[in-house]
Amino acid sequence: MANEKKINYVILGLLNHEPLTGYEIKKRIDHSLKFFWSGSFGSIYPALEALEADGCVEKEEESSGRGKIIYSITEKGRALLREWLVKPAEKDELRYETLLKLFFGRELGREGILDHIQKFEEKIRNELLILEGYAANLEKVQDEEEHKYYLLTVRFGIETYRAYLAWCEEAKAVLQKD
Amino acid sequence: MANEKKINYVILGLLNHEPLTGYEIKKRIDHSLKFFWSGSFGSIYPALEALEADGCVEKEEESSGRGKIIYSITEKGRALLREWLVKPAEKDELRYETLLKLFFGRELGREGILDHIQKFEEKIRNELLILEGYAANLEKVQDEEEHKYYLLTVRFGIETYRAYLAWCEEAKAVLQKD
DNA sequence: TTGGGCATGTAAATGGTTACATGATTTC
DNA sequence: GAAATCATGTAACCATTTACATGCCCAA
Repeated sequence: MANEKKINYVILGLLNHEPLTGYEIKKRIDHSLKFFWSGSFGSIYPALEALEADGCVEKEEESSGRGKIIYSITEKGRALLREWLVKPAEKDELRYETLLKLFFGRELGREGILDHIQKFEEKIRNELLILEGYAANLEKVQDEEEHKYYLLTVRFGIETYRAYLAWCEEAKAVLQKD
Repeated sequence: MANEKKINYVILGLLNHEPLTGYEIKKRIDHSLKFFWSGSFGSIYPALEALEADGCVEKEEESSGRGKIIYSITEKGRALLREWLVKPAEKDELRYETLLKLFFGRELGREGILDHIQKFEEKIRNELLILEGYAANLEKVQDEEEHKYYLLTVRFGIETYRAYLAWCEEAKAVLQKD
């Protein structure tokens, strides 16, 4: 029921693997999902509250220590997650400011565009290293069924980034031959 | 000056090439920028008004016919565009619901995930054909300096999509061997 | 003559981020 | 004992989309 906020499914999907605090959910998003998704505290905490009111997640307040609030998924939540999972993906969106600047590149000129490509390349190179690290780990530790799927998303990132880097070389070559 | 709405720069960038109506701007976005950017009438028309009030664009109302409003860029607008172009890109964002579902794939299972990959592959295959058509055209007609930059963005799309398709094959193979 | 594309616009809702506030705990 | 990180939360803002309203022009 309810609305279409994707953050709800992100949360349910993560909790379906293990109980987590809001803070930990944010960390999972920033590390494991970073390549293809994002989410802020400002959306996570309210969503957790709404999901709990809906009976899709349960909270358990730690009595000792810092009093962390640990959420876990309920049967109802799992059903909602499944319902969403079977539906076709409705939006695969790429929004690259770098490409926008490149498209209007004539006004900026060759040098400026080469700068943008340079920065883009560096960023991608760094992120590729991280992804390759993830992949190496996941290939080593294949103890959970989940890992197969995690690895597939990481492989997607790796192959995409390698294509980006190949394009960078091509683009630099095109621009440098006057 | 003013705000950071990217739609402003999209409009200025397009108008920097040729005068256009709001409707035509929308078409350019949906065709030429589609792969890496989007924008709706609900953002274009108000932005045009604001840009005009700011003196960044000028409008000319067609007296005959339908009374179209044709916008062109001013020197001030071009300066604003340039100012933005030199700044480093701040956000290159990819948000793929397909990958999100894939990440949580264990709950859906092999068959369901293969369906998602299948649909994704078909969509990419279609869009790749379109991009290859663009590239062929741009390679043939190299009469404007702009074309070099347009072609680079198209090449980016083509190489990315080819990597996606290669990944699809790999993913299907991984999932099909039990 | 009717349906599709051209053309302009607006109001409301959306889904989200940013920035802030607060404080506990761990680590150097 | 200072700094970094853990941890929860909220209010204000944000760019943008969606859905709607309106009407013209052209081709089959």
